[in-house]
Parts: sequence; structure tokens; C-alpha cells
Amino acid sequence: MFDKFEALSEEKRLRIINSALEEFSLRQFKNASTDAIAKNAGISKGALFQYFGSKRQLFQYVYKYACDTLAKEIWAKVDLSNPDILERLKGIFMLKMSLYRKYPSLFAFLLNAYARETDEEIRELIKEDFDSQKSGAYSKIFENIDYGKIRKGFDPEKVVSIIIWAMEGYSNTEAAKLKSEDISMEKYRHWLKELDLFIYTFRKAFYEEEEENRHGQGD
Amino acid sequence: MFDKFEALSEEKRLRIINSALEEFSLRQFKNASTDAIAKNAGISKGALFQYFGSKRQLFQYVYKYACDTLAKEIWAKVDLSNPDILERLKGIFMLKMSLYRKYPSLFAFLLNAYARETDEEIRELIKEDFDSQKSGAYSKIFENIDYGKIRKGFDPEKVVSIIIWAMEGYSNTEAAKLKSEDISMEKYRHWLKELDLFIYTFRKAFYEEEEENRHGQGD
Amino acid sequence: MFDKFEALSEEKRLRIINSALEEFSLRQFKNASTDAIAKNAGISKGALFQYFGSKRQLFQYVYKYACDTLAKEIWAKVDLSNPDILERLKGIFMLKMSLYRKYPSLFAFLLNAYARETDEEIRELIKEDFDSQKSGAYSKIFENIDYGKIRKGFDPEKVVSIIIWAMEGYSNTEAAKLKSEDISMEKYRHWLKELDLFIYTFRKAFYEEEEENRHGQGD
Amino acid sequence: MFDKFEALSEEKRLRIINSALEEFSLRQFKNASTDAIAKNAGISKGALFQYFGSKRQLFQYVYKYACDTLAKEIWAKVDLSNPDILERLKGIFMLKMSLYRKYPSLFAFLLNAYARETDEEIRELIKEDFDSQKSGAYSKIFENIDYGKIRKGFDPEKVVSIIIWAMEGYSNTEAAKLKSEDISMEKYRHWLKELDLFIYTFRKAFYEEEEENRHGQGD
DNA sequence: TATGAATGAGGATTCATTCAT
DNA sequence: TATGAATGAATCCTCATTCAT
Repeated sequence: MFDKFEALSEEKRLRIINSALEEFSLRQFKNASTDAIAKNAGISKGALFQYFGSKRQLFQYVYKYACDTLAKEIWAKVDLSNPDILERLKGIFMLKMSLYRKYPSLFAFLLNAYARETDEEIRELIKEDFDSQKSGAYSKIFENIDYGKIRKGFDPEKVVSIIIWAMEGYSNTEAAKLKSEDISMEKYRHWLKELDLFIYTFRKAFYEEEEENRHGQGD
Repeated sequence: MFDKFEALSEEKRLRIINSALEEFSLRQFKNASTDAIAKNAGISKGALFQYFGSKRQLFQYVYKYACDTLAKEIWAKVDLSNPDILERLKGIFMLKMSLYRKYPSLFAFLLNAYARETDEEIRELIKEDFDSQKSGAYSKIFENIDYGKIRKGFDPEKVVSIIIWAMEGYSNTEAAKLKSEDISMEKYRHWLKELDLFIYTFRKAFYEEEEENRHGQGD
Repeated sequence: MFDKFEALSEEKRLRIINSALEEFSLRQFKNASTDAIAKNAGISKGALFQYFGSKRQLFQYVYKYACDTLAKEIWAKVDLSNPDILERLKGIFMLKMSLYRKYPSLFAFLLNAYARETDEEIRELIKEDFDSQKSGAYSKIFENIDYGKIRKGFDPEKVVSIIIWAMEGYSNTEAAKLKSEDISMEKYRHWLKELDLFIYTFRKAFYEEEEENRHGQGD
Repeated sequence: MFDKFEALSEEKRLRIINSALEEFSLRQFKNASTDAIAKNAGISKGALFQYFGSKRQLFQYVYKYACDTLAKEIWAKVDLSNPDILERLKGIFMLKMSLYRKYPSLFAFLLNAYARETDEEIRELIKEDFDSQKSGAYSKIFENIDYGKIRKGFDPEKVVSIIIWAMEGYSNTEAAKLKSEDISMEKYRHWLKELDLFIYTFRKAFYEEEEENRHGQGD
């Protein structure tokens, strides 16, 4: 299965995968056009069906590819050694942004698949995968987090929720601004500065004094 | 344009609009069936096309109707007299939740349109509208806000962003849990309690001491 | 089901059925072209699918129609009161020939369906029907046959087999000559004369003397 | 034409012919897969088209091959020295049955081609060939037949037709029972006994007394 | 010469849109 | 004006045939 496809040159394979990623991120499974995928990949419709058998199997292949690629990229790079949730989320934010640069369609494809897809069979495929990945991801993100730094009088769970929602809000806002344009070094530097401001704010708002001092001193 | 439609009796007009709202909230524009819309509205397909010319124009009409209706509802009820951002957001959250109950199809339609629609022309229509509405909405939300209460040392803009993102995160999380089931009074009470906890947390984290005291005393 | 089709005028319905009969008698189910059926019936492809839903259902409808029509025609006209196998087979032969005139494609369609069809689902549909019809038909043909007239020294079963095979051979030979051209009255008279000759031959060959005499006297 | 094919080794040629015979006996011309033919012959699809130009020409070649082979076999073995039609038909029946055993695919192919093929061009090819072969065959079968034995009062032509149709009916009935299973010696003996009974019946029914006597004495 | 990947025309089916009644 | 049957363009998929290697 998919032997014929995997026997192709990497260049051609990527052309096809990226064409499919783009089409499937623009349209639902049902409306995505195999014609468009073939055309944009520079191959014939017949070839597409020789490689993947059906539109459905093409989706499955591309979906698996996207998940694997993303998982490899993310878990290879998130630093789980730092027990500070703020530093960890900062790492995840920067990673997320860099992935937009590297695989613009891939990200859009996965979001589209999860948020918009209505084809039942496809939803099932996604749900299984997504739920297991998500719970895995969340448990990894919260692994070894040190809640001791949070100021007395706060519900640590609420505080962590607020921080995560705020970080998500920020990364979504920035991602929406990006679209598929290139990300400059300047942009990176800007984000790092902004993130430090957010982190400073969170620390000052929710952490014990000493933390703030340490931060103040280190600054 | 749409003269023929607007000449109909209100009862018939509503039947048609509601049928379209429901179909468009269940399916993407391209997959929505004009047959189903006509059937559920109890009119013939031919009539539908005589009123609106095309499926696309029908969508546009219904979309505009939904936006207008919602805007009227929201701005009629949000209390802009209270200069405290926290109280104002609490009001918006409760309103948002109550709208799920009042106009399930209309709300679902707008969410679906904004979040799931992939038809390019439709997206553009939505975006324009949405952006102008959003900027209007945001300027209204921030109208007369008293930033003076925010603790010195914080960037008020960042603090407000964090609060808004966190509130959005919470309302999205809760909305996702809702689906289309009915909202009980108990649910409302639960939300009010939770919101008060969030507000307490925000106040304690970002507001001047005295604010916190006032809250503590008032509780 | 098929309501829309049955609501059409008889003229249009017959045009469609005959077009389908012809196409399905020329090609196997799989190769039969819905395009050709629609075109020859003078309707659009879309209409065909509105009436029947799918090519498969169209076949089923047409098949049932063919069976019902044929059964009605045959059993309405075969005279089962005459206990002489020769007279009865003569009746069946004449009937078979007259059916070629009335429903040329219908006959070809049923033969084609039984002899050539390879689509499994279609075969099953046919087999059930055909086997039950055939056993019913055979039991009717042999109902009340008087074997007493067959000359001593012959195995009556063999004699009847020979007569039936010979009659089938003759009717197939004649049917093959016919194709779809019209059958003249002259042709009918010719067949009747030929049949009488065959019957004379069978009687003289296989029946008791007295039978032959009676025949001789009656001639 | 076909030079390239005929230049191949006999072993390879037979592999290709047998593969085509099998595929064409399983499916109609249109549904037969050139892919399957090439694969089962152990050659590439490209080679197949280089040898034969098109699927149609491949069929023609194979059809001609089948006809020639069969004709050679048949006329080599039918004993034309015996002037008795009954003995001659008995020989043909036994030969026909033995050919099922010797060339199952070839026989199945020809039957399939004649009985089931619906492609018009192919049908024409078959018909021409078949008609010329048939008339040739019939003239050979009736060569040197002694009609003198037939009882006075019968039309010899009719009698011979009846005998041939009955024999065909019997051989078709038996062939239908066979399918592709092997033919045992017992089966052969059974057929010989049955044939003798039929011949006895025909002789008694249609031949002059003395013939019958001779038969009765010889039995 | 042999290969088998690539091509693209052809077929079933769907559905927005039209139009005769 | 209202109807809903009819249309036909568009979509997925197959497979004989071609052609670069």
C-alpha cells in the first residue's frame, strides 16, 4: 500500500503532499478536488489514483504524514526540563510560530481537519488520533510543573488556565496576522520581547514576591 | 433586489430565513442543499430562486440578517455604564451564553460561517463584515473603561488583553461543552460563581490593593 | 420509490423502458450506458436518475417489468386444456414468435440477462426470479399431459425430451432469422404449415397407429 | 502484422495466448483487463501492445488461433466414412465432450465469445467466421450421408433436423452440467449408453423396419 | 526491445438553476 | 406568481494506450 507513491523521488512526493495539504486545508474533504490536487502537483489525475487508490486514502495518508511530521518537530524541540510553566509556554509559543514558517499548509490542514471536517469517517480517523495526541501533549506540557511558585490565595488551576488561555489568545492573534508570508528575524525578536513582557506580567501578578525579585534582579 | 422576498408576509419570510439558517449552520455553503431549505420552509425551489436569484445571494441575505439581529440584541443589552472592564466582560459572557439559548440556529449559523466556511467568496463577505463589526464591538467594549484601577507597574493594555483572552478561552470552553442542549438555571448559577472566581483572581492579580479590599469586604 | 417515474405519461414511460431494454439487451449491466439510455429515450441524464436513483435500480425496475409483462402474456394465452404435448408445444411456439413481434427488445433483454450477465448482484436478482418462474413454467407445460399415446417400446421421457429439444431447435433457428424485422401474416401461415409437418412427423414416429390414422383422416 | 509476436519463442507465445484465452473466457471483451493478461503471461503491458497493437487485435488473433486449433482437432477425428447420420452424430457428441477436457479454456473462450459477447465489432468478426465455419462444418457432417434408410412417408430433411436438434439439446444439457470439473471414465460410459438409447429411439422411430431389426438383432 | 508509470477520455452520479405549465 | 420536473456542468474514478527510460 502506497508503495508506488513512496517509490517516487522526494521532490515529487513533496509536491504531491503539499498540493494535497493545501487543497484539504482550503476545502472540506467532500469538496476538495482531486483534479486541483493533481494539477497543482503537476501530475495527472490517473497518477494520483494509482498512488493512493481513492481520495479517502489520499486524505488518510496526508493526515498521517501531517501528524507524524508535527509530532516529530514538536517533541524534538520542546524543552521539558524547565519546571516553570511560563518558560515552557514561551518555548511552545516560539515553536508554534516557527512551524508556521516551515509548514504553513500543514498547520492549516490539521486545524481545518479538526475544526471543519464533517465527513463522518474522516472525523473518526481524526478524533481517535487527535484525542490521544492531545491528551499526550497536555500531559507532557504539564509534566513536572512546579505549582509552588504561585501566590497563596490563588487557585493554581485557575491561574494556569488563565495563563494558557492568554498565551493561546496571543499566539492565535499573531498567527492570524501571519497568513503564509515569511517570518523575519525581526519578527522573532519582537515576539521574544513581547513574550518576556507577558511573562513579567504573569510573574508579578500570580507568583510569590521572591520570584518577582529574582526576575527583577535577573533582568 | 430582494423586493419580491420582502413583499412576503412576515410569517413566510421567517419560515424561509429560519430554514436557511438551519441548513447553513449544519453544512458549509457548498454542501448546503437548496432543496432542503425550500422543503423545510414549505415553499418550492422555484420560489426560492425567484426571491434570491442564487444560493449565494440567499446566503448573503441571511448572513446580513443574522448579523443585524445579533448586533441589535447585543448592544441593546450590554451595560456600558459600568466602567469596570471585569464587570463588563462578565455581562458579555452571560449575554453570550443566553444568546445560545435564544437563537440557537442564528448563533450556530454565525459561528459556522466564521469558523468553518471555506468558500472563498463567502469568507471574504464574512471577513469584511466581521472585521468592521469586531472593531465596532471592540471600541464599544472599551468605551469608558477606567484603566486607573490597574496596579502600577503593569502595562494596562497587556493586562486587558490577558483578561479578554482568558475570558474568551473560558467562554469557548463552555460553549464547546454546550452543543445544542438546553441551558438550565443551575448552569447559569454555576457560571456566575465561576465568573466571580475569575474576577476575584483578576482583581487580586492586576488591581490596586484597595480594589481587592473592597471586593473582599463586599463578598 | 419509482413514484416519479410512474407519474409520467405512458408514452414517455414506454420510451424510457424500451430504451433501457434495448441498451441492457445489447450490453452487460456494467457496460450499459445510462447516457445512451437517456439519449435514446429523449430525456436528460439527470431525469433518469431522478426517476430511478441509480443504474442498478433502473435495471431492477426494467427487469421486473419484463418478467411481469412476459408472464402475463404467456400464461394468459397458453391453452392448458389440450392434453396432447404436441398441440401444446405448437401453441407455445406460435406464442413465442408472436412475442418477438410485440416485444422484440424485451425478449432479447431477458435472454441477455440470463445468459450473459456477470454482475453478481444482478445475477442473484435474476436467478431467484428465473428459477422459480422456470420451474413454474415447466410444471405448467407438463400439467395434464397424456403420455398414453406414445408407442410401446419407447421410453416416454426420452421421447418427450427429443420433441422438446427439436421444437426448441426450430424456434431458435426461426428466431435467429427474425432479428427485429416485422413478422408478416405469411410468415405465420408458413410456421403453422411447418409445425403441422413436424407434428405429423412426431406423431407418425412416436405415437400409436390409431393416432396416426386419426391424423391422416383429419388431414 | 503480428510479426513481432510470431518471432517469440513458442513457450512465450503459448503463455500469452493462454493468458488471453483465460481472461477473455472469464469476461466480455470490454471488461477483460489487458493488465491481467500481461501479468498472467508474465510479460509487461507495453510488450503486449507492441505485439498486438490493441486489445481488439489481440482478441482477433486469439480468436483465430482458437478456431484454427479447434477445427484441426475436430476434423482430424470425426469419422466421415460411416454413412449413418446417427453413428456420425454419436461420434461428434463424444468428441465435443472430450474437447471440454482437453482444452477447457479454449472451449470456454469460444463459447463465451459466441454466446455472451456483446461488443458489436467483435460479434461481427465472430459471426462471419462462425457462419463460414458452420456451413463448412454442416456440409462436412452431411457429406456422404445415406438418407435411404429413412422410412417412407417422412421428409428426410425434417427427420435429420429433428435428430440434430435433439442431439444438440442433449449435448448442451450435459455440457451445462459439466462446468469445469473433470470428466471421469464412468461419465463417458454413461454417455455412450444414453447415446445408444437415443440412437435406438431414432432408428425405431424414423428408419425402415429392416434397420430396426438389424439393430434389434445386433443388440 | 522491454518496462510500467503516466495519461486522459469516458462513465455514474449530484445538484444549482431554469422554465413550461 | 408558484411549482417542481428537467437540465447539464462538475465530480470521482477506471483503464486502454503511450512513451521515457
